[in-house]
Amino acid sequence: MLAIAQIKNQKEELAQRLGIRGLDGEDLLNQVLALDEKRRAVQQEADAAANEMNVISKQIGQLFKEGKTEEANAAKAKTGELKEKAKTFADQLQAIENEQRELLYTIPNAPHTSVPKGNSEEDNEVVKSVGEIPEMADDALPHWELAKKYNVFDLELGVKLTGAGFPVYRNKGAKLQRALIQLFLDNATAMGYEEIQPPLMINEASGIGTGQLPDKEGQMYHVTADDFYLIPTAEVPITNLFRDMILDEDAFPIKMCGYTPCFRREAGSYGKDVKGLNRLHQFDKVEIVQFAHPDKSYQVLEEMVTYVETLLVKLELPYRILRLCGGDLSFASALTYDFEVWSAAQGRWLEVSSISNFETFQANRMKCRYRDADNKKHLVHTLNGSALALPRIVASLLENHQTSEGIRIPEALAKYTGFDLLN
RNA sequence: GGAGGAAUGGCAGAGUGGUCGAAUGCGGUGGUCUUGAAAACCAUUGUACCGCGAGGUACCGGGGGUUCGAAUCCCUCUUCCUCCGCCA
Repeated sequence: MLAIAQIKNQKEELAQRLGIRGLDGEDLLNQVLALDEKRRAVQQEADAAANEMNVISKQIGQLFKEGKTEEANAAKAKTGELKEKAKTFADQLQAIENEQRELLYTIPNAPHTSVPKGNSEEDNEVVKSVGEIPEMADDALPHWELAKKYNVFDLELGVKLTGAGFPVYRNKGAKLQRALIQLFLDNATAMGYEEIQPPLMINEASGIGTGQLPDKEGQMYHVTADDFYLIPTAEVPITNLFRDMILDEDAFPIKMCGYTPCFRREAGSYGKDVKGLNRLHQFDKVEIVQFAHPDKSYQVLEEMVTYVETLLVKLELPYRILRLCGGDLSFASALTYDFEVWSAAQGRWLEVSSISNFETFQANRMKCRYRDADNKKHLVHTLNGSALALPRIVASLLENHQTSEGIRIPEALAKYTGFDLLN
């Protein structure tokens, strides 16, 4: 959520940046500021009324102490009206604060100035494209066929156990999952990321902290008996590790990574793009998270992008990097790079990573700040990215590396699988 | 799951209705002393909001209530500890 102070100080700039999403930023921010003005006026009234009550209460106490019971009781009699007034203003203040917070919850992050305008994925900017798109034989199979052929995963069995979108990985397929996770974690920790194993369920406060709640409630599985949510990504628990924290400036950079299963309801998304591993309700992912000094966060973002590239190179997959346009940018992000790998048999690009700088948007919600050399507190910048999400990597590995003997496992990965041919 | 106890500032820990935003100790910061350091001593040291300022308001796990007045009393939720039961 945008911070009031930020809106006051940089209204023009923020309004312009919100315009990249196709929003009337000027109007939205004016609404916030108008409410804020009202809030301040009411607070002054409320504070004054509370002060009156406090003063008179102290006087009554003093009178009782001095034994002037009659005077004390006389003063008491006069408090009713004051109390009423104080309560009215306090309620008003509360109501305006709620209104303001709700308004702020509806305003997405202001995109970075480099974000292209646009309405859909058509308008995303291709920043880089690496690797040859392989020429496939006519009888090349999509990954769900290969999975059947080599017993990699079974979606029908998942339906039996749970429902659609919960795959059962088998045999070398299961080993491949484990190998990918280990490869990703080893690489991340070698880059200085601290490995975290977080809880897979989070409470409401955590959901609000990273921006999943209140608006995207329907995307998470809700365990109503205990009011917990299954995490849609490790970003949520790992970022919230630093909720309500004041960091020292020299603590930067803070780098964390973690493997978790991710649970997403994906309500309302059906059709051909859900085939195979393309879209699932449960999938595995290694996430990288950084907390950065505001002056350094875009440098950090580039560093994260460069890191994820190294993984795709090791997996020998053709990939491209997109800078998401305003219309495709997620609610909390200021700038997002998506990574896509080529799916040879489907003939399309599959998103396998999304790396974002949230600037202070999450930090403001989470109250995550740092203290500068002058002891002043500022909001930190938070960033995260998938490094990487497994299912579409598996889909792409199967399809791109298929041979008549089986699936060729790239050398860097074969060290972890213990086999270089999946057959 | 059952029975008890507890939750106070960075930490430890007082405080059971009225100058308590909160004693004291430790820690932090600044200073005195010292060639330097340590020790000792002195001062200072929570967060947020409002206000040009003086100053004001709120916060003692969360929420609600009683009262002129709540850290203190009541209700409720959460968490932690002890004991019993169950269990990977």
